[in-house]
Amino acid sequence: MPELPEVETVMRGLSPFMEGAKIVAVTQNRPDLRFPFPENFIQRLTGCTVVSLSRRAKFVLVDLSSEEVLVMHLGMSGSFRIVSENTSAKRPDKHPGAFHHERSKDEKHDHVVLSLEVAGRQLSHVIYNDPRRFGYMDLVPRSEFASHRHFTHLGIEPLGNAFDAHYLSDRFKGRRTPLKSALLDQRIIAGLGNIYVCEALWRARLSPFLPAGALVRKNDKPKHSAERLVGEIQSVLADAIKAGGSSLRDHVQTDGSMGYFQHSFSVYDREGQPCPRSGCPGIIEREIQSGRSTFFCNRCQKR
DNA sequence: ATGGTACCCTGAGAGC
DNA sequence: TGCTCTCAGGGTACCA
Repeated sequence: MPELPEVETVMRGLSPFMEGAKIVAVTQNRPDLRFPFPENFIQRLTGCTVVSLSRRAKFVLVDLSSEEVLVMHLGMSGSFRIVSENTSAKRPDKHPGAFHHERSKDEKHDHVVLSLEVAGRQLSHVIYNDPRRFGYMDLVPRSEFASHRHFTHLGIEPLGNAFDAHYLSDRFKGRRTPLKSALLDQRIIAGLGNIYVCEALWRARLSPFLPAGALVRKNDKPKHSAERLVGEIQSVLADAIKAGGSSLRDHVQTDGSMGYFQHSFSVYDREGQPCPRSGCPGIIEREIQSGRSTFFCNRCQKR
């Protein structure tokens, strides 16, 4: 599920429940996800206060009072939900005991529960659910953070200041790999995934099959503009974050779902439908590029 | 170096 | 209701 906008949305949804809260208990329901949990995972978390949350690429980062950073990757199917315990009201449990007999489908993939306490009073549980278990968690000392293997090979943030046409054309120069693959390469840009690459390329009217090296800056040649692509990547991510944020209104489901942006897809998962670009007679097609579906308009995306 | 493919794992949806 | 097939937003190991 999660590409950069979803991870950003999840992080923002978790923040109000976690920042400043104390981790009073940790439940870990299996020894591993994609990778084993780090040594003494529970002990190293319990008792810590959460200093702040942030995001790097597709990682949610939780800064802890222990000088360690809880690093969380959601893989394909990871999500969080929050259960707040209302201590004053009694539980409106109409089927007492039902929980013990039937765990919902969802619950069996609850792998980690962080129980958090704010101001010694209100308790909330942040529950990590991940059916496919492609996600993982790690604990990294803050001092080793920059040099840690999770992050050393990561490229720049597409919404950061360093991301511009100069950077992009420089990194793509001479490369014959398809533009689509190059944009998915986390070592160049960190955080883009299949959906937003397809969407950004459509917005920029560029074919996913162009060699990455064909992308040049305006001054060099006007045909395939790096400036335009940079702008469209930034705008599609910003639009998606905006839409994702709106799905968090109730602040209960921090589920990494697509928010409302899925209704705004121009090409992704729209095979066979007409191109939504005004006046374009094209049809959205799907082709496989390095094992993943690419959606594109067969008319308005320049080759 | 670079680019493809298989694979990790479970669930959803289509078609029969 | 069920079976089989394909596919899925991530990343990595391995191969030519």
